[in-house]
Amino acid sequence: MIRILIADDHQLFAESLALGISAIPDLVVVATASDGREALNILKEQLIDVLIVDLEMPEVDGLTVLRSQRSSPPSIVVTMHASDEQRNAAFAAGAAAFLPKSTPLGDLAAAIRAVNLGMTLRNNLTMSEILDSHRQPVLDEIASSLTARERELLTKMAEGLTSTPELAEALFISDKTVKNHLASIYHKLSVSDRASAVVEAINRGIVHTSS
Amino acid sequence: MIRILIADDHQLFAESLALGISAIPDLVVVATASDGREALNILKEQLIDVLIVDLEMPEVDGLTVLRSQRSSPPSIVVTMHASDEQRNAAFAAGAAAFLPKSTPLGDLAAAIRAVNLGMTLRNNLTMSEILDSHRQPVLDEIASSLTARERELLTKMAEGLTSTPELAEALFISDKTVKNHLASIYHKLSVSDRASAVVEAINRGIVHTSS
DNA sequence: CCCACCATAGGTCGGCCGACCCATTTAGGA
DNA sequence: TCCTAAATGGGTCGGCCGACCTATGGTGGG
Repeated sequence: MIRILIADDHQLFAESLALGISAIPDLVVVATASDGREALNILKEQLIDVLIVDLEMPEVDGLTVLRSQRSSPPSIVVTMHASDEQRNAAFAAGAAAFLPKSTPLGDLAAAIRAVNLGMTLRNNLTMSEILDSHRQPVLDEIASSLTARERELLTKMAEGLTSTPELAEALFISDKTVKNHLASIYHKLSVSDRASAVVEAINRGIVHTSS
Repeated sequence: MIRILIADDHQLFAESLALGISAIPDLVVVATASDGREALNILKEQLIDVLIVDLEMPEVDGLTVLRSQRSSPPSIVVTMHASDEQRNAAFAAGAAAFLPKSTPLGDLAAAIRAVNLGMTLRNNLTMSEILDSHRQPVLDEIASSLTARERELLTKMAEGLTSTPELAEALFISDKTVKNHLASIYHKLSVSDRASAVVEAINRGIVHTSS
C-alpha cells in the first residue's frame, strides 16, 4: 500500500485525482495540500511514500518543496506546461518523475509504483518499459492464510466463474470439493457468500481485476 | 439522472473528474472528450444534460464549443486562469457557470445540479455533496443503461452488503424491490448472480473498490 | 515416525436466491 | 400531451447455496 500526498492548488484537480488514485487497490491518497507550505507541514507529520506535486503553486512553489525535501519521499512532478526548462529544473530539484497533466491516469499509477521502488523516470521511453513490469504481491496475514487452491477459486470467481459447476469444471474437482473450499474461504475472510468473498479478495489484493 | 460530458485536454483531470462524478447515483459521466471537435461530435450523437468544458483546448477551444451550442446543454466552464475577461467571455458565449479549477469538488457537484435545473450561476456559490468514481473513455452502453438505483445497489454490494435484507435496509426499500432491481441488473450485465454482477461492475468501472 | 494440514469427496437440510409473473405511481422524453 | 421507463411492492416456486459433519489419502515438519 503506497501512501500518497497530492500538492496542487487546483482543488478540482487534486481532489479528483485523489479519488481516481484511491480507486486503485494498492494506492492511497492520505492527504492533499493546496500550497507548498501545507505540503511541507504534512510531510513532517505524516508518513508519505510518494509525493505528487504541481510546480505552479502560490506561496511556496513545487520546486521549493522538492529542494527542501530532496529525496525523502520520491516525488512526481505534474504540470500542464511541460517545458524542457521545467523538466530539468524538476529533476535538478530532486524529482523522480516528471509528467504532463495530459498523462493518462493508468500511467501515473504505474509511475507511482515505479518511483516508490526507488526508480527515477527521466525519459518517457524507460517509463513505458517500467510500467508494464509492475504487479504486486504483499499479502496480509489473512490473505496468506488462504491455501493455493482457495486462491485459485477466488481468482476464478473474480473472472466471472461464480457457480459451483463452473468452478468445479475449471478446477477439475467435484462440486462437493468446491463447496468445501468455499466454506473454508468464507471462514478465513469472515464472509458468508460468494459475492462478499470476491469483494473481500479484491480489496485485500488477493485477486486482481482484469481492467 | 444527469448525463454529463467532460471536455478537457488534460487527461489526468478529465479522467479523475469523471471518476469522481459518475458513481453519484444521480450523476453520470457519459463521455469525455480531449478537444472541442470531439466534444461537438459527442454532443450531436448523445443525449447530454450538462457539459463541463475547459476553455483552453487544442483545435477547437471551449468558447467555440459554447458558441456553436449556445444553451442546448447548460455548460459549466472550468479553467485554471480565472480572469474576468475569461469569465465574461464564457458567459457571453452561453455558459451557465464559470468555475476555476481551484473550486472544491463538492461545489462542482452542486453546480451541476443547479445548471441542470436551468439556473445560471454568475457569482460564487455555497454547496455540499460528495462524489465517487468512474472511468475514462466513453462509458460503455451497458454501464450507462443501468439506472441510478441499480448502480446504488451495485455500489452497496461492492462495499460488502450482499444479502437481500442488508441491501433493503441500506436503500430503505423492501426486499421485493431489491430483488426486482437485482433481476434488472442481471439482465443488463448478462449475469445471473450477485457475485458475477459485482465482478462485472468492477471490471466495467461502474463501481470501485474501497481500498 | 507422527501429527497437522491440505485436497479430495460424500451426505443432509433449511433457507435464501433467482426466474417469472403482476400492479401502481411518477417523471421525463418524444 | 402521451407514453415509455423507472421505482416501488407483491406472489410463487424450483433449485442452488451455505452450514455442519464425516472420511480418506497425501505431504511436510518436528
